[in-house]
Amino acid sequence: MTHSDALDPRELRAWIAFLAASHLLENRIEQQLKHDGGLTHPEFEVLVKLAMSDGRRLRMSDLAREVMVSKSRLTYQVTQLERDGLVRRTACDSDRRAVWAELTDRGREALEKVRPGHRRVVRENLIDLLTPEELEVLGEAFTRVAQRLSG
Amino acid sequence: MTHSDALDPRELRAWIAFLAASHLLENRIEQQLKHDGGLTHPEFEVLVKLAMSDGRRLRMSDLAREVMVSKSRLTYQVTQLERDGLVRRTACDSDRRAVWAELTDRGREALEKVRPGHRRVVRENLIDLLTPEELEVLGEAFTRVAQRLSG
DNA sequence: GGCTTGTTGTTCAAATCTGAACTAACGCTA
DNA sequence: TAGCGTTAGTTCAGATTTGAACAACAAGCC
Repeated sequence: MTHSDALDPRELRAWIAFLAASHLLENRIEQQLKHDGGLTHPEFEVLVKLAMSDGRRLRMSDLAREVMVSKSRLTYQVTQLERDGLVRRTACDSDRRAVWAELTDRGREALEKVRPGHRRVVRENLIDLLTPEELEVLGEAFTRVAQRLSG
Repeated sequence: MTHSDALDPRELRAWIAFLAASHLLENRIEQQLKHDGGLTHPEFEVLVKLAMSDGRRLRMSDLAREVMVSKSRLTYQVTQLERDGLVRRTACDSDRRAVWAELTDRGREALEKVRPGHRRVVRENLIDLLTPEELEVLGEAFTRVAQRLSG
């Protein structure tokens, strides 16, 4: 190894700040989504991914990968969303094991309803606190981190 | 407002990357802690905060604030840690409502056992992927974010 | 003292999450 | 087409989390 394990003060500061900011941001986001639309963050992420997808639908396993959630957790979340009429399950013709999760019109409406507030939270508590340079650095660095943890 | 709500491509990229990296890093950390010492991440954070504190103990409400967790959640976590002998609850003389959560020797051992692996995970998947400059930016930026969300 | 307001920590039921089965179907190979 | 290893999604039991309600105490005020 090229470094000793222990983190020096700079590294520690960055790590602590990252942890704290993540926690706080997550809490704030949960609060807004619940308040504005009765959604949890994972539910919101499911709706977003579906809205972005071709035909507003994804197969369960692809959706699980997209939102980085276990299969069983996704099953539960989609069941909840289906109960509320925001998502619909559909059979997949080409693979009879597979299931489409499809965004309904009500799901789209629910998403649009919370989105402005969500964007505002992200903007006011992260984006607008960063200079363009910092934003660039952050985007690059975390892309690298995500890549490493995916490979 | 100074900006329209929608995120431009740079902003979106940074946000998406941050979300993905957070998720993946969190999963990785959970995995290591569970594997090396049967701890969850919140449990680990509780132990760390206690270990850092004067007399290796904190009152429940202070501990909850430190780890940014709800009171009831902390009650549960500390109960689990106490069952495993890693933490001990003690009465507080100066305030009979209050409860000290105190790290036991076994708790310290458990912490030291998982810490090297934990540090390695943080290092290999975050710290060592960043240049010193990036690290500095990250520390500053997230300190700002945390400050804003705390105030 | 007696009153009021705020704090501390726990409890409880309901909601959510985890991970290990499990069923069904796929795709390949012989 | 029968067999075999893999994949998709669900189910289930147990663990954890949430949030509101509660009991006990503190702190100040009259």
